[in-house]
Amino acid sequence: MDTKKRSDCPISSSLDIWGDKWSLLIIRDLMFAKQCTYGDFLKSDEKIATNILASRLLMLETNGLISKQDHPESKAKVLYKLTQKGVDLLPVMIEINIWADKYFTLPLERKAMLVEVKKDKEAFIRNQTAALLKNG
Amino acid sequence: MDTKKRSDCPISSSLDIWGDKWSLLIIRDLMFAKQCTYGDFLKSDEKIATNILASRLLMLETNGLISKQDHPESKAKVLYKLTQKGVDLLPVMIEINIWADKYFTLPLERKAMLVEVKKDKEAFIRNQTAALLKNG
DNA sequence: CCGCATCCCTATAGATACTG
DNA sequence: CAGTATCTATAGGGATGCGG
Repeated sequence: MDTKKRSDCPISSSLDIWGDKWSLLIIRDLMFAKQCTYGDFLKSDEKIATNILASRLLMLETNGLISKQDHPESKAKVLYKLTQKGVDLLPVMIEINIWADKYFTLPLERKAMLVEVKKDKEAFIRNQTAALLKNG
Repeated sequence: MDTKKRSDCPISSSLDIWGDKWSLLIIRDLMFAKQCTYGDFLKSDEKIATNILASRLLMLETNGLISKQDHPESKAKVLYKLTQKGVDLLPVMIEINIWADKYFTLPLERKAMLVEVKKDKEAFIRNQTAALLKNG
């Protein structure tokens, strides 16, 4: 786990934490599903390797973007959720979607989300943030 | 230069192009300086290695985020600039700054920029975009 | 089962030296 | 000054092991 800071630039400092090809996908999964088990992440389309997943989860937890909780139904399972710090990346995630909408072909469900966003971006962020931080 | 697409997700597709520890720093430099030479990028605080810089510039150019131009004063120099597609990442860059402002200590000049952003985000983006795309 | 840890091997990142 | 060449370190993929 690389932990050194390259400069005082906020972009650089941010990338030091989640600026790789996988971390934002983990955060994306948590933003859409609210909570995921280790196995849930492995099932995502991009097929992350288990050793990479473990190291990224540790990195994100160490830096306070996600937290672990006991699964209410199974002792063997662990639930990962976003912290406030993680949820606060929602605007970044939305802007990436908007950019991608202009230059790629988006899946329909993602298009639908952007329609909501465009109606009232502030409200969308506020509502989603509340939903993601709510217990249970 | 990795060019394969991992999935149809727009976040994933975006990260496939600029989702590494260096590309967004190159784009950051171009957003602040409007145009840079190869040597300018090398001078940045994060001290990118020249082979990495060359491969990222090629990646960004291949994907239409930046373009090369002849330097008006020197045959030996090359100017890199953002294309419209590159400039369109400005909202993403701004949101990263806002996030980082909440969780890191920002340099003063960057704080000053955020003050401007907070006055009127739409206007800031509009003005900056126009300035970055203007010739000369 | 589930959440990892480990191992092995390949691909990519990165540091440094060098060239047209 | 703008890149290559070369070499080494690390990230990453895939299979598998293993404790709770």
